[in-house]
Amino acid sequence: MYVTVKLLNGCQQRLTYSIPSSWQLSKPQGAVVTVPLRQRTELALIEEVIEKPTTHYSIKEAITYEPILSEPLYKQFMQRLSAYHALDPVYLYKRLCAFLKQSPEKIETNAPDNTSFTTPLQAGTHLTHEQQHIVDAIAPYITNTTYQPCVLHGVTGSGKTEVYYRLMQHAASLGKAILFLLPEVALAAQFAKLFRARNELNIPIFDFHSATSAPDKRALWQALRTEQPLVAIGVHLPILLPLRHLGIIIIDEEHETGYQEKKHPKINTKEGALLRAATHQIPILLGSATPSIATLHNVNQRGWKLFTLEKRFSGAFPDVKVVKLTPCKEKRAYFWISKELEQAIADRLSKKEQILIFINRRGYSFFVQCSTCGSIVTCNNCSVSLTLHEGNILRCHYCNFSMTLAPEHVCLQCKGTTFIKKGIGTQQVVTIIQQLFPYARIDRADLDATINRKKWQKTIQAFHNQEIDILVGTQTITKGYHFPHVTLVGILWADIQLSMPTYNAAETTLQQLIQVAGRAGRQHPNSTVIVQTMLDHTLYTYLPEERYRDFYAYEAEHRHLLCYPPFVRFAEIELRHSRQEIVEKESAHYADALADHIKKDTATAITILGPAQPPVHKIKNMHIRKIYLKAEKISDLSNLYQTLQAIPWQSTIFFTPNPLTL
DNA sequence: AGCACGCCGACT
DNA sequence: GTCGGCGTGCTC
Repeated sequence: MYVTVKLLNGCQQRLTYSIPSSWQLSKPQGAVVTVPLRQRTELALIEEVIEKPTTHYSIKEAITYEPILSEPLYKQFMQRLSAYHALDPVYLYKRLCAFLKQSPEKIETNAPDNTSFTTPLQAGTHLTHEQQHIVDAIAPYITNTTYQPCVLHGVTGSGKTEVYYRLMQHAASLGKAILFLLPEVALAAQFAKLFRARNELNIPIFDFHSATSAPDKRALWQALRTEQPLVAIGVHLPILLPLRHLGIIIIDEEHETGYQEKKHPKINTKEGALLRAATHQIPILLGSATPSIATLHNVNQRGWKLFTLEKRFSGAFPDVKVVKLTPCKEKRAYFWISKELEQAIADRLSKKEQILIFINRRGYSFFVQCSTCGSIVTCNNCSVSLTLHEGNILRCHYCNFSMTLAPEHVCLQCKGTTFIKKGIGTQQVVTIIQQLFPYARIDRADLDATINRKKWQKTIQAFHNQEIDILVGTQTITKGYHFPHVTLVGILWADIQLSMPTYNAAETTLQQLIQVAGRAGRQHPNSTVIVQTMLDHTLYTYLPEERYRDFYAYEAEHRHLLCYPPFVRFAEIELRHSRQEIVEKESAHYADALADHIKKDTATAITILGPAQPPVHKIKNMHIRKIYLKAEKISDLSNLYQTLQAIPWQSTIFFTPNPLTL
C-alpha cells in the first residue's frame, strides 16, 4: 500500500511512502508513522492512500506507526479541533509530539512550587449535602459514558475541589482516565501535588505542561502506550493526549481567559475540551465561582446542567463596601487610600487581623510623560508606553526593549527635556501605607517579585505565618492561595479593567473583583471588602457573590441588544506585516474580498467589522490590523477564511474563533 | 524544519 | 592545503 504523508517537522512538500502489509492498517488516513528521511527518521501524518508510484525515484517503506494515535475517536477529535481553528491537523500533532525528540539533558528549573499555602482539601471524608448531591448527579454520566456539559457554580471557598476529587475517584474506580485543566501552569503544578499527596486514587497523576521535564513527559507517554488509566493535569496540552477510556474532563476556573493560548494560533482549550467530550461521549465539568456569561448562556439555551454550591465551607461572606474616590477634593496627601479604607485598616490592625491590598498591574504601572507636550515615552518597536522600573529604567512589556531615562533625555515630539512620572505601583502604595501606619509590618508581592522566586516564597510564607500585617499585591496573589486570617481586602482602583475596549469588559472586571474579594473571611465571620472606584457603574451592585446570577441577566440583555457573543459567534482575522502601508492596503483588500464572498453566498449571514487598528497595533516592529466577523456558526467563518487563504497575501494572517482578548 | 552540499576567507 | 562560516535546496 502506498500513502502520501506530511512530515511533522514542518516540511511543506508531501512525500510518498509504502506501508508494510503486515501492519493491517485498514484506514490509514490520519495515522502517525515514523518514516526514513535521508539518514534519519521523522514523524509523519498520513494524508491519503494512493494507487501506484508514478515516479522514477525509489520509494522507502515506513518504519513504525503509533497505535494510540490511530484510534478512530481520537483522529476524529483532532480533525474536528483543527477544522474549528482552520488549522492543518499536522500542527496539532506537531505540538503534541515535539517533546518526544526533546534532548534529555535539557534541565528545567522553572517548575513552580507553592503547595503549602493552597486551599486545603477537606480533611474529613464526608461531603456536605450540597456537595454529595452534585457528585451523585454527575457520576452516572461517567458510568454510562454520556456527553453532558455540567457547570459547577460554587462561591469562593465552597469546596469545589472536593467535588472534583470525588468524581475523579469515581472515574478511577471504573478504570477510566481523567483530564484536569487549570488556567495556568503554576496552578496545574499545585493541584497535581495536592492530589498526589492525598494518594487515594490508585492511578498515577501526571503533569503535562510547559514546565514538565522531558523525562516526566516520556514517562507519561509510556503510560499512555500501556493504556492504563491515569490523571493528566495541565493547561492546554492535555486535551491533545491520546488517552484511552477517558472518563471525564474537569475544567476549573472555567471563566479564565488563560484557556486561550496567548500566541498564534490561539487555540481555545475550553472549547477544545468540549469538543473532545462530545466526540468521546463523556461528561465535562466546568467549575468557577464566577462562570462566564457564555457558559451560563449555554445552561439556558443548550441543556447544560447547572449545579450550585451556595455556602462557604467555613467562614462567612465579607461585607462589600463601594467607596468613590474623589480626586483632589481637599488635596489629601494620600489620595489613593480613602478615609473608609484607612479606618478599616486601623481597625483590623488593632485586632491583629490581616489585610490584603490589591492594585491592578496593567493600569497602575508607571509611565513617563513629557511635561512640555504631554506625549508619553513609547517603545521604538511596539505601540505601547514604556513602563518605569527601579533605577530609572524604562522597559517594554511586549518586546523587552529597555533604556535608561537619562537626565539629558529629549522628547522625540517637541524636544522638551523635562518629564513627569505618572501612575502608581506597589512600592508607592507600600510607602503611602507605611506613612499612615508606621508600626504596621508591610510587604509587597507583585510581578517583579515573582521573577525572584525565593523572595516571593519568603514573602508568602511570612504572610501566612502572620509575620506581615498588610500585603500589597497584584493579581498574581489572587489565585490558589489561602490566608485564613485575612479579614480586610482593599481594592484600590476597580475601574481600570472596566475601561478596556472589549465587549466583555464588565464581565471580566466583575469576575476579577469577586475573585479578589473572595480572599477575605475564609475563617472569620466578620470581614470586609472595600472597593474604591472613580466612576459609578451598575456593575458594582453585583459585587456580593450571591448576586452574581443577577449580573448574568443584566449582562445578557446588553449583549443580546448589541449583538455580541454569546448571542452571535465571533471570529478575528489578524494581518501582520513589517510595513504599515502594506498591512493597511491589504487589510482593506481582505475586507473587500470577504464582502465579495459574503455577497455570493446568500445562505449564510455574516457581518464584517473593520479592518481596524487594535489598541496595540505594533509589536516587535510588525504592524497589525484586525477584522472581526459575526455569524451564527463558527464553521461558516472558518470556511470563509479557508477560502481566502487560497489568495497569496503578503501579510501573515491568523484566524481566531471566539477571541477572548483584543 | 533539518541537514547536506558548497563556495569563499582565516588558520596550522 | 584544511577548517568552518552560513546561503541554497532537497527530502519519497
